[in-house]
Amino acid sequence: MARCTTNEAIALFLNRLALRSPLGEEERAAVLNLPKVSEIDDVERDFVHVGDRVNHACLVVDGLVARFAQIQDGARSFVALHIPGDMGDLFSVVEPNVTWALHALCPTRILRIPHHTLRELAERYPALAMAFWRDTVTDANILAQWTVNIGRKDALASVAHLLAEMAMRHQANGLGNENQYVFPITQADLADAVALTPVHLNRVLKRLREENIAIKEANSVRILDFQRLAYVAEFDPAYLQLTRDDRT
Amino acid sequence: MARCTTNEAIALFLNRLALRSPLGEEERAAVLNLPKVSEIDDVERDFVHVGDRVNHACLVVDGLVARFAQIQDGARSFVALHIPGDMGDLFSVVEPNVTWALHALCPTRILRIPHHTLRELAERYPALAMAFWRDTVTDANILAQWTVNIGRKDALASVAHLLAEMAMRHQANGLGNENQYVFPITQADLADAVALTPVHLNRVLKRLREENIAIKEANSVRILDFQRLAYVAEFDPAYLQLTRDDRT
DNA sequence: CGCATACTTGAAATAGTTCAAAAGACGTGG
DNA sequence: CCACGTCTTTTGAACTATTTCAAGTATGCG
Repeated sequence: MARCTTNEAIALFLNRLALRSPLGEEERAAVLNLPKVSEIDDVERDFVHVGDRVNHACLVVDGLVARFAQIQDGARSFVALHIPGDMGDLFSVVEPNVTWALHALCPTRILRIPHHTLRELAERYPALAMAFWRDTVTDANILAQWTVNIGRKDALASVAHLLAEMAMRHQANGLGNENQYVFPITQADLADAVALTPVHLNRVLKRLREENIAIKEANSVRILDFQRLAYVAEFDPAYLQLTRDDRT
Repeated sequence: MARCTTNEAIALFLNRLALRSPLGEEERAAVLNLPKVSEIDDVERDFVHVGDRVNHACLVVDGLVARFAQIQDGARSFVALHIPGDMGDLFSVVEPNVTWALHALCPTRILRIPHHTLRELAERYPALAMAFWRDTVTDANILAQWTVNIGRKDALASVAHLLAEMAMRHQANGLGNENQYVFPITQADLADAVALTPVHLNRVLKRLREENIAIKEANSVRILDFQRLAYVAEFDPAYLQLTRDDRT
């Protein structure tokens, strides 16, 4: 992804909202003119800690962010991955006490949006309040799917599902296409997203590669056969809510 | 739980909201006077199906409800359990297309609240809009914890965690105390909530029983040693957000 | 009393983990 | 631009938590 400006980043976020929520001109303009946004060009690895109390939400501009929990024996478990255009902790507007840490998985640029500006937008424009709420519901939906993958599918299906999901999400956010996307994540981190060991994840990736289904490279994923990937993953994109519903 | 009236049920829901969100007298009255609520005394087993489009949310009055996905080989995976006082699909107000089915795990009574009345409340009272949003964020938080349990903890810790969580949630909803609560779920269903096989779940329950930690009976759970239960589960109730935060 | 549903137990099989070590990639500084 | 250290990926072999299959015992209900 070419580096983008602050305004372009906010436009990405607006696109994400507008993908799922009907927004008028006024609301769009209000989002694009968000005041007091501060940019951090290369955020530290761990930039939101459990126990913190935050007063801003983070919009990923460039890079990759994980939300995760740390277990006592040192094991980690990811509960979300956020790509450019995602405001991974938008929910913190209503729940500022941090129970899940945020972690940059590669050099990552973010925008910090103060909660009070988001809250003001929500109060002034009910359509935006709904859009924000819907955005967090979508994230919860993705998490529910992760639970299913981790709990009831075998390792191959689980990994395949994540690769397919990330392909669709990149496409939806206007990044890459369904067959190739930037994904600068190590195998160790990827393992924490599907709750496998790095060793086993490596073997699964090898199998996907050898069967010409998908190739995970250092900084990207190339999907050679999306149909077969979706088949082994039992992937149905409905849960991503990629189409807007204006009937409400 | 003694059977309660429609009004008492709505009061339970209001309590749940008020536990986490600051609400004024006006907002409380507005919730208690929700119009056009319809009651279903003994809902059918599967009462919300994938692919449906719903125009009401379901408040559990009595009984137990699971949200779940069905995998191709027939396996199921629960992504939420809802007890009396929970409005399990409140999120459907912003996302009426059903991607997760609802299932009554025992004779269950629900209240159906039309989306448009909830939407009207949210537009009229921003504090309620925030409270609704926050309620769904809490559910997402619980789901995130499930993901961690299923993905990175062993079976004993996973089951212990669920029993501890349900104890706290019952207490928070004003049902039972932290050492005993009504939980009319079969072992097969419980297995789907922690992503284990019924056989293995049975062995884990046996172990918890034999070590005098907790006993799962047909319709209830008795916790003999909450401390030890919490210890083996690595249970920290922070993610349940059981204290209100009025600083926002 | 008999049938259905739920629970319990045993033994064998296996998917995924653990431990260990080698091979490759990558930047940095001499 | 080569040598070195670090981080990441890859592979092998032994191990184990959980599953699978199968059968038996309770429990409840008409």
